[in-house]
Amino acid sequence: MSTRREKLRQETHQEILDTARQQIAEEGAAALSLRAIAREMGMTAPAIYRYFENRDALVTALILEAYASFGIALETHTPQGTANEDFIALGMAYRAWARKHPEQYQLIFGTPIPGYQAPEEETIPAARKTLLVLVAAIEALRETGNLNPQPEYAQLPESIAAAMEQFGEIASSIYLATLLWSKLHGLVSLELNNHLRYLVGDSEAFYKQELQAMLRQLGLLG
Amino acid sequence: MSTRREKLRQETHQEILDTARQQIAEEGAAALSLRAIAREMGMTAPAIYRYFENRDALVTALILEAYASFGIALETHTPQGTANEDFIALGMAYRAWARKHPEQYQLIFGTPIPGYQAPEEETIPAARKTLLVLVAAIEALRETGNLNPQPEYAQLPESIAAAMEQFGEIASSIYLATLLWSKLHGLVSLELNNHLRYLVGDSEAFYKQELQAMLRQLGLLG
DNA sequence: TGTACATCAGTGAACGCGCGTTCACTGATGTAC
DNA sequence: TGTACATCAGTGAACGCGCGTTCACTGATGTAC
Repeated sequence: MSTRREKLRQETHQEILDTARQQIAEEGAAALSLRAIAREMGMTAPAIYRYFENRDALVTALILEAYASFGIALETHTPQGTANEDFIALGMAYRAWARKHPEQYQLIFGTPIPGYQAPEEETIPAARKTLLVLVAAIEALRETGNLNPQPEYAQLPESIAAAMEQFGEIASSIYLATLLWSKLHGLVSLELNNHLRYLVGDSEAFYKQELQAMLRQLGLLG
Repeated sequence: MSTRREKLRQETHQEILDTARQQIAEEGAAALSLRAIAREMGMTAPAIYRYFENRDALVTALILEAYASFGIALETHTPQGTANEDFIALGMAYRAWARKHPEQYQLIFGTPIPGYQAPEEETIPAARKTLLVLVAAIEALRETGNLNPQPEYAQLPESIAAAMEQFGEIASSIYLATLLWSKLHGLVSLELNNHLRYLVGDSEAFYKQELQAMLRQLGLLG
């Protein structure tokens, strides 16, 4: 068991990812470069090929890492209060992570890297796992009786209902979570791209306001 | 009056923009290259400098053109029915344009080009002008009495109310238009990045459903 | 209508740059006996 | 504990590539008289 070499290898692997993440944060996802990473690490570029098959594999690893980091942030920063309080906290955690890691957010929600095509078989499960945190928040509202059984999602169009069947019992929560997701993403994405600032002035107050409205729309305000 | 030379110049100017747009559509915004444009046009790269100061100036022109094209699409494809019908049509036009020109949509709503920084003094008025189409739709709902005077936007947080003052009488409509915008953008952006397909199956039905819900939320369903 | 001059769109060569990737190699780390 | 061999992280040189931008130029278009 070559623990020493393996440990170093593990560390270098992580250092490559960390350096790449830092570089993305500074220069944008589209500027990612193996040579620049190696330079920053005091290595030569070919050494990276000991750790990643090619540039695209590294990008994929970064995307998966971003999903994981995002998911953990959403779970962790949601304090255990009432379901309503947790809902608001979750929404705020969503925005906070996106603002702290705008380039990683863009990495997940855009395809800004020339020539790169995400491998869906890896990327979709990661996305779904992140969505589950939102689903859990909806389920929590439901369990505390704070979820308004609105007719809108009780009688969906045929084509959507069919697709939702795969999710079984939690289909309705998945549906609401998707709505919630699109709402949060819309607000956050506009804010990150500076489209809100000149309209509403205080983006945070605007966002909070809309979180409350969403909660009111979903059920009861706590 | 050198009409002949000027006409050719005008045509070439437009051809550069057209070729750039086409290239963005094929390879993504981040892959934009002056040399590739010139190659496609059967020119040499330095010739482009007769028309644009540098690459960034060309990108800015493309962004402004995208805003204009988007705005025109929203205005034009909104038939003159009832205010409610027009509202739905506007929403559908929004999605249709984004799906037809995903890279241009990304150009407006992301910053995927390495090293490029948008000049806000040109870009913000263009964005605002596009928003005005949404504002007009809200105003139309208001005029036909189909706008629900909800307390939510009657009593806004101080910080937001202050920022909205600059818009005078239509402040309330701007506010609602911003909400509408974030809703449409959230749905469309998720769809363009393939986040919806595996969740709701039929993105179009989902979108329509949500347009109706938004309309219901804003006022009366026609 | 014809000639001399001015304008200016586009050329071709060159600059310095950084990129992803390959390859044969070195030398430290780890393994077997 | 010591020696012979295997593994494998990292090097350095090289590949072919495309990029934005500059510069002195050519030659067609336009202008003045």
